[in-house]
Amino acid sequence: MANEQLQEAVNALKKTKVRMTPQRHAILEYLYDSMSHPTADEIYKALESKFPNMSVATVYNNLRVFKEVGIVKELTYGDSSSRFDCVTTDHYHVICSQCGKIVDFHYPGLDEVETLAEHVTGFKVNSHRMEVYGTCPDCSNISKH
Amino acid sequence: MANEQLQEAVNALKKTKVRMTPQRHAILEYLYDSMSHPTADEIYKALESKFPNMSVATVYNNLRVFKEVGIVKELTYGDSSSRFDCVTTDHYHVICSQCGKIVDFHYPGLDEVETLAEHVTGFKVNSHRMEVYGTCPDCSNISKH
DNA sequence: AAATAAATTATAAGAATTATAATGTAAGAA
DNA sequence: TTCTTACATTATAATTCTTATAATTTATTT
Repeated sequence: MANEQLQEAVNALKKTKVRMTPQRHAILEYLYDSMSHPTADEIYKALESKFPNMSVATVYNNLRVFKEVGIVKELTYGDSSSRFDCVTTDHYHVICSQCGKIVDFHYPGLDEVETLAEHVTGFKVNSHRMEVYGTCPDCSNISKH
Repeated sequence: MANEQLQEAVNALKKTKVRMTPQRHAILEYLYDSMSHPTADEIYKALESKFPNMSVATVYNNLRVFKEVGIVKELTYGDSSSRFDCVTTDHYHVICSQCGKIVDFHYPGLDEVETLAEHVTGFKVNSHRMEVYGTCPDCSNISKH
């Protein structure tokens, strides 16, 4: 299933002027296989053995390209590294305030919030993002000791 | 009204070990008066004339303190500067993808999302954050030309 | 197979934020 | 009020994430 989505992403890219290079494919593959929310540096390190000469800039460049094409989203966290998330079905993130773990959960898109925001502010709204913060089970257990 | 909230914030700080300094008060005052979402640097520049010797570190230090006490929230935007928002009533933000303008809109807190996230992930959830993205009226008009 | 447009690499630069150490100051105690 | 001390501020340097640049390489088109 991750493979199908990867294929879809590759096809989406072929429709644009974006060329398929080994590095680019590997980054995409890593994003879809890991199903996590890696930072640029995590991706870079993960592919180091396969591409010993790859530059960090390549990772950043490609992530920007993927964002522009709309197949990944960037999750920003202040001065710490951004994380990158494949765009799949409607989901949001729960983030542990202690350890930073990110877990997906599915929830229907909040269309009514978008609509209200449009009416109230006059913006032409096209998307939204939500993060829920709390303490993960692991960190809850630790604090009990 | 901004004044009352400022007073409340000052009182909240007095209950902790946090001392009230002129710089600290000025930063708080700016946050509550401006009712915008300034960056650390904007605050720094705004208070430059009043405190010619103030250090940027002071602004950052205080914003961190305010966050810890829970009177401001940090809004993060990748590698560009964070913005800081006074915690007042339940509201979310609409952000213009073209010019970056941020506008508040009120909406009841999405408690049901938090509850669902708790059940599904086992996290102990305590807050959430949502941003809606679109194009502001100004930028919509420009693109029509 | 040659041409060209795009991608990669290596490196340097930029910007936001934090750490450090010395100095200054708020607030409670004497 | 003055003294004390723990907390704040300042100035500067360091760190970290990300982007820009220029030279080289490579994918696609002709």
